[in-house]
Amino acid sequence: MNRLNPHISVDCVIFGFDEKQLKVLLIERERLQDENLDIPMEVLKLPGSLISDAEDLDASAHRVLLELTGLDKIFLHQFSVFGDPSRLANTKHLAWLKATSGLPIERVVTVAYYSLVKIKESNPSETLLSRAKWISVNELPQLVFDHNIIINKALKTLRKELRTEPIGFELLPKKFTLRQLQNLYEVIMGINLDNRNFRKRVGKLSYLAVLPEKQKGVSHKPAFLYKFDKKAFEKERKDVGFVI
Amino acid sequence: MNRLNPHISVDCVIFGFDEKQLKVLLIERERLQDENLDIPMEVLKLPGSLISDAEDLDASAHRVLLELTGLDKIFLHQFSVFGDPSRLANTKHLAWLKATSGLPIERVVTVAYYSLVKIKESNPSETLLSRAKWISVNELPQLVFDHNIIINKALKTLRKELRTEPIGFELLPKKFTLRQLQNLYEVIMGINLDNRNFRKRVGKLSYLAVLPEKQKGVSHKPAFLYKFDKKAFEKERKDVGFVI
DNA sequence: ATTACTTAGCGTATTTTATACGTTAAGTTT
DNA sequence: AAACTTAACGTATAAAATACGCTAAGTAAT
Repeated sequence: MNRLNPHISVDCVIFGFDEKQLKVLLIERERLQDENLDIPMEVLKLPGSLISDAEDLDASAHRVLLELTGLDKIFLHQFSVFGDPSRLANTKHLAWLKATSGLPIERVVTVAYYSLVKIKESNPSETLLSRAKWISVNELPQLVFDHNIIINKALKTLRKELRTEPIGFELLPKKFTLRQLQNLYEVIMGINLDNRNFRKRVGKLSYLAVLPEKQKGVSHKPAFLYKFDKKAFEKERKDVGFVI
Repeated sequence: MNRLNPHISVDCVIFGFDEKQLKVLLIERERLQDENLDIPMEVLKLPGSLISDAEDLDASAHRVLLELTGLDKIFLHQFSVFGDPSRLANTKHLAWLKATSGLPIERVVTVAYYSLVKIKESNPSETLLSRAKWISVNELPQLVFDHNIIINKALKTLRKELRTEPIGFELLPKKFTLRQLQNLYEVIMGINLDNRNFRKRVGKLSYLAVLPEKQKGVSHKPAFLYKFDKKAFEKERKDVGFVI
């Protein structure tokens, strides 16, 4: 009843932000028992899995994420499906996929999710951590199958969503400084923001709440810490006109 | 080699705008030969199809659309995947699906597309037209399976996209008046726009070109016709800041 | 031909929001 | 106490959005 469905998979693009760079969590492929495949072990892939028969897609993605990051209730958005019949055409990688799954793989349509995690607060299990790596989106090597394409689309989606949704907070610690928030936007969007105007702007947001606490352990004037007030955001959200 | 893949389907939410209302193109289910199913014939569904084995997802959706509307190069966006294991749980509808496809259906994950067509310029084939109906999104009956849910999500997506992408034009005739454009936004977004400010706003858009032609056959002052200049749009598109 | 009616189309004044840039304050390190 | 670094506030200007008044150009009715 809990068989794997060999036709449909989920893949997760897990983004993290380490104050300087936007990163993606990738894993090394598993080593097989009778390893005689002609693929270097360093080949990286997105965390993903075939879905199981009775499992909802979102549930599959959450499962993959829980296994990999130890995080439970996490930001996770389905953003695209990849179903090109030749997406698994690479014969070496395909041989490996067949070997690991033990299933007669023909065509796999994969549902892609992207996820935003607070790197420092995530807590991957030991075993997986050893095979998982945070790689900067600017330094991605060639990955298995169409995983580079999937990440590119995830990035595009993230940038687009970041314009209209308050999701940047998902990548920062619960308590953060305005400078961290600004850096995040600058890095992900690839722009420069005037610090003074940025503060004025976010200062007006009802859902960005100052805490009675300051940054600690920095060798300069410590900044106040802020948090994202989700409830305030949901109240305030009003649809204002449109843009052609 | 061109077998149907019984695990994956595409469904298309085809939007049209008739100057007053936003509509969706739905079709009556096919009548079967040995018809003894306990389902009224009036039950409507989204145009869709199982994909065939060697076919890309986008290609499948285009195929469905071509068959139904006679339109070839058309606006078509993948917007979501629906894979709840119980989405086909309605036993009557499922029996009918099994009968029409002749396949042992177990679980079908469907990839949903939305499409924008110019109602008056579309040209459905005769046979299909007899089974196809434009239904206002405000007057949708209960459809098969989870098709109401799919349409709701398509609508949400359309409204969101309409804020940032110049896609409204896809729903209007090639030549349209500013009033038509305004009505379109008012109806789809459910808002009222000040006619004078609307004109000022769109008047600044480089990609909205006046034609040396006026409306004909109206019993009042005829308005100038406009067209959407796609090339101008692509040139002008510049990324302007962001919104948290 | 005049009047009524309807929608097109232009304009101006005001408020709100975004941009550009100067300056002081509060910490740490030497 | 001086040098250094980042936080934090402010003001002047430009651009964009909003609110609202009015005239123009056509058709239809009298």
